[in-house]
Amino acid sequence: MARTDSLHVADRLHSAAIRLLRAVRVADAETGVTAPKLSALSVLVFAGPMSLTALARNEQVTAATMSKLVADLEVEGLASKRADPADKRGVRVEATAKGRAILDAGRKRRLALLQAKLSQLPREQRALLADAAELMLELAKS
Amino acid sequence: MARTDSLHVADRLHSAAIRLLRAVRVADAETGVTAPKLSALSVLVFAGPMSLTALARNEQVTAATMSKLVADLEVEGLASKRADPADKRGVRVEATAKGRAILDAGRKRRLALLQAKLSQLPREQRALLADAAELMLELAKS
DNA sequence: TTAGTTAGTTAGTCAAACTAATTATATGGA
DNA sequence: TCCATATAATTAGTTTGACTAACTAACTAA
Repeated sequence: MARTDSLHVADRLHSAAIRLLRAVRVADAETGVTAPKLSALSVLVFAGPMSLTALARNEQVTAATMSKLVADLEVEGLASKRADPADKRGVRVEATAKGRAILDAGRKRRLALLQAKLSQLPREQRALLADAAELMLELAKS
Repeated sequence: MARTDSLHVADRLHSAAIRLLRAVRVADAETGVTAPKLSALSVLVFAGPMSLTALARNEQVTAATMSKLVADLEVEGLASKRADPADKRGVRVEATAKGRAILDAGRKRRLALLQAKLSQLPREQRALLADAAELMLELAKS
């Protein structure tokens, strides 16, 4: 199985993604905000307010799943919803000031483990991972 | 934020891992074997029989979690357990022939989405992802 | 020998995902 | 215009995979 064989690469990437997430999951307990919620919040902060459906599509989950995630974020005061004036069925979800603040702290705490390891790598390897991450994000699109 | 800044790279890798796994998750339903089980099975096939504790460590989950995963695999006929002759507390978990067969079919089906996209990339980019995957697996090790 | 450790299991809880069903609103065609 | 269909969001119920805590059994060392 050649190193660049598609199935092999797919397999290793798959394993790598699973293990990487497991490795950083230990930071979840401290933050009080779980990975899926932080990820959704991150989209709201960086891409701006959007409908629940758009957010669900962006995060690649069903509307039902996102509805619950957003409800939780709302209870925690990290996001808010308001009626879409142009479509009474719709809501606009946006991050609150608290949400923005928590995002940064949360991200940092969550990623500290990863970052600590990354910072020990030579710059070229970090650059390689940065390029790979962008490629992976492309691959994950639809 | 420089492209090779550790926090930035950590953030993008984190997002990439989340979205990549969500993207391939749609294949779960077809295979009948979920990602964590397939991942554990994969370890058993490629690294050989091992104790439950060793498997849990390898997969970075608690022994309790692995105990349940292995129990499920056993019910599905994909793995088997037998007493460790040298330590009556221990068990040796190993993949069955059916497990090996399922692994390959399952992996292929699960990874088909990824692989289809990967095969369209130029070889250099696949090589980059292959290198990145190995780095990520290293990073994930405690 | 007995105290402490290790291997594994079981019970109970939780988050996050899904599907199916429900409600409300929009919209396009006869 | 009005009805059928489509879309937005929610709710209910289920499943999976993760955890901790508590337990039994077996090993090990002081």
